[in-house]
Amino acid sequence: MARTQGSHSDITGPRVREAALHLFAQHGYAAVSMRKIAAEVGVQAGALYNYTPDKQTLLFELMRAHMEELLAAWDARAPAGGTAQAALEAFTRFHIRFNTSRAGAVFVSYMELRNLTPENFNIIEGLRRDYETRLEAILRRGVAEGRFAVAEPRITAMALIAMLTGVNTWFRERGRLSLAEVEAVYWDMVRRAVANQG
Amino acid sequence: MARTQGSHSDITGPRVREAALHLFAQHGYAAVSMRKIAAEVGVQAGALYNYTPDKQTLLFELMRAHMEELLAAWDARAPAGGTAQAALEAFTRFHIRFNTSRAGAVFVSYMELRNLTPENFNIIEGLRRDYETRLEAILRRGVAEGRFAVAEPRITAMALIAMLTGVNTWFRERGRLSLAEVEAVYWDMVRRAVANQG
DNA sequence: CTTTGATCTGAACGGATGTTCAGATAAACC
DNA sequence: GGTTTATCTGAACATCCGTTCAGATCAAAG
Repeated sequence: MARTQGSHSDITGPRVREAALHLFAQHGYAAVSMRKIAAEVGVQAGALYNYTPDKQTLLFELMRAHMEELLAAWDARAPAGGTAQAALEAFTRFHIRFNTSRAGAVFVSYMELRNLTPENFNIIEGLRRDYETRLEAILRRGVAEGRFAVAEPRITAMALIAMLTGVNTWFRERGRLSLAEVEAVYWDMVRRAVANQG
Repeated sequence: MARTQGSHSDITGPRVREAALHLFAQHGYAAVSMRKIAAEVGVQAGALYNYTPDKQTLLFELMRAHMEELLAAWDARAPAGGTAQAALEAFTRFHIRFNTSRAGAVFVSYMELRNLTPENFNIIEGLRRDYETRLEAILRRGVAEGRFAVAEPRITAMALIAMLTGVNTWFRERGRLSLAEVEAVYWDMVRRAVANQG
């Protein structure tokens, strides 16, 4: 046998990435073989190499795509004018909503950093820093406006992102709290954590 | 060759666990072979099986030991009397100090959960819940005392722990901030995030 | 309908994997 | 000093790994 019925790169390509993301998130990069990814797609292992030069690049491209979509989505949604307080609320709600909607990619992008080559690691790490810097800028603006009391904007940005990303470890659709309620709980904490009068 | 000079289980046993923890933290459980652990200890792979029945148990025992030491250390340090506010400050500072002093074990205990068998996973997850419950109890006490405004103590506990554990991703000894300064920054955020008047 | 190019199979490569075990040697004990 | 026991080696087992590639087959173009 060889080329199979209905085979088309526009279909198989995305399915390879979906299968890889799903399996990497569930079992980890090192524990997932190319043969397992291929099996999930319904193809032989060799066929995957029409879509990626190697396993490492497959992982890296998944992470890069996720980080770039994260940045692009925030840049598209970030309020143009308004107070730093309003921007911080927007960021908080955006981060929770975006990350819970892509739990697999978020998980992989954090857990599999050590499985990247040094070059690839640096690229992903740079994108992560870009994202943190977006929040840091909001905090600095709030301090300048006299509304926030934040002695260490960089560290506070990382702390808040860690807190918000933690939602992914317990949140489940159809749980006790809706996403809107979760957003409210976390925004309440974020707001108070950086507020001037406490 | 066979038994080597100076060989003794009291020495080799701890070295096996140290090497495994170190390598698991650096490269991940699945990416570390028994032969690599053995090489780090300076022994052949077969010798490891004098110290663990299998690789899975080696991972599990590292995680269990870490979680039990964490709980024991907090229970030994937790203030007996005093306000909830004082207990929360003690918890905050304890968590940062303990976790930064054992970054490898913390990392492994979080990252390698998916590589545990279901039974082992449930045990570690139970210990994690125990720890979260310690913080949750402090928050509930603060609410009862009228000092904290926390609508969701369980979720807030998880959020605060996620934020505090995040210190490990960036903190380095001999960095710009001392551990005491880091503690102060985080305690400032925690205090305000749960405070009544904000 | 024929040709061309994209897509996939199936087999193969060398090497790494976790685990077992008989046998060898050093340490501990009498 | 002799015996016992703990500790380790070295080889072996079947299985899996990422990757390559010639050849087969289907889809698309003319």
